[in-house]
Amino acid sequence: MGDYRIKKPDVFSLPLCLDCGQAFRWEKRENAFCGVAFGKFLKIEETDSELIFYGTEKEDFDKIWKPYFDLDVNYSEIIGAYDEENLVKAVTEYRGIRILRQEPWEALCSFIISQNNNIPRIKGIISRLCENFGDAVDGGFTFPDAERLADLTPDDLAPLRAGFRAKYIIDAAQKVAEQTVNFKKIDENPIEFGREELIKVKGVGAKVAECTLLYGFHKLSAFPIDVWVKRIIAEMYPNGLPACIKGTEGIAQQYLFHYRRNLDK
DNA sequence: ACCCAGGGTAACT
DNA sequence: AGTTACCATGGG
Repeated sequence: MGDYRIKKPDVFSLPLCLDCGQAFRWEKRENAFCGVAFGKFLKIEETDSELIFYGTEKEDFDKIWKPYFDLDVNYSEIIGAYDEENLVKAVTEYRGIRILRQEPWEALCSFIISQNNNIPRIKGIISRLCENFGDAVDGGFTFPDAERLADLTPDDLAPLRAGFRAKYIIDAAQKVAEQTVNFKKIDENPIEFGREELIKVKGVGAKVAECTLLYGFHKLSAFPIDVWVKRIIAEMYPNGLPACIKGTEGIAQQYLFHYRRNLDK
C-alpha cells in the first residue's frame, strides 16, 4: 500500500488535534501518531508543509480521514473572526486545534468514562475496553460497537477498572443498540433534539451530552462546560460569552479549554 | 491521609 | 429550584 500525501491545511497540528482531550486513542510514536478510527489503523505524520497518511489509499482518505480531520471546514476563517481578547490569545497560542469527526458511539462512550476522571486514566480505561471487547486489526483494536456491549453486565467490564461508570456504559450500549437513543435522528435534527435524546442514558448529563454532540456529531454549537470551562467563565466571562463565537461555540470551547488547562502547568 | 480528576445521581432542604 | 454526599479508581 502506498502513502497518501496532501498539503497541510492552514490550521492544523497533530499534537494539538489528537492530544487536546477530545480523542483518547491516539499514541505518539516518534514524529508520527498512530491510532484506530472507523475500524481502520492509521499512522499519520506532519511536516512543515504536508500531511502524510501512511499505508493509505485515496479511497480511505476520502471516505474516512478527510472527514475525520474535518478537512472540509475552513478553520482559518472561523478562528480569524474571534475578536475577543482571551480568545485571540487562545487561538494564537494554540492555532492548529480542529474538531475531529469521531464515531458517535465512541464519543458517547468515551465521555461517559471521562466523568469525574482524569485524562491519563480515561485513556487507560478506553484502551482496555478496546483490547478486551474490540476486534484486533493490524496495529491495534477497533472500538467495540454498542451491539457488542449491549448483552454484557457491569461485572463483565471489571477488567476495565472503570468503577461506577461500568453500569453507565452498559445502559448506553443497550439504549443505542435498541435505538431508544437514535443516532440517525440526532444526526439529522438540530442540536436541541440530541440534547434531550442523549440524557436518556443513565450517567449522561448536560456535559457528556454536549461532548458527544460536538465530537461525535459535529454539532459545532455544542458547548461542553467542565471544571476548566467553569473557571474560564468565572474568570473571563462572568457576564456572558463573546458574541463572535456564535455558531462555532464548540471550536471556541476547545481552544479555551486547552488554553486554561495549560495555564496551571 | 487527603485531594482532585473534561460529572451525574439521588437525597436532601 | 438549589445544595450536597456519594460514587470507583489512581496519581500527586
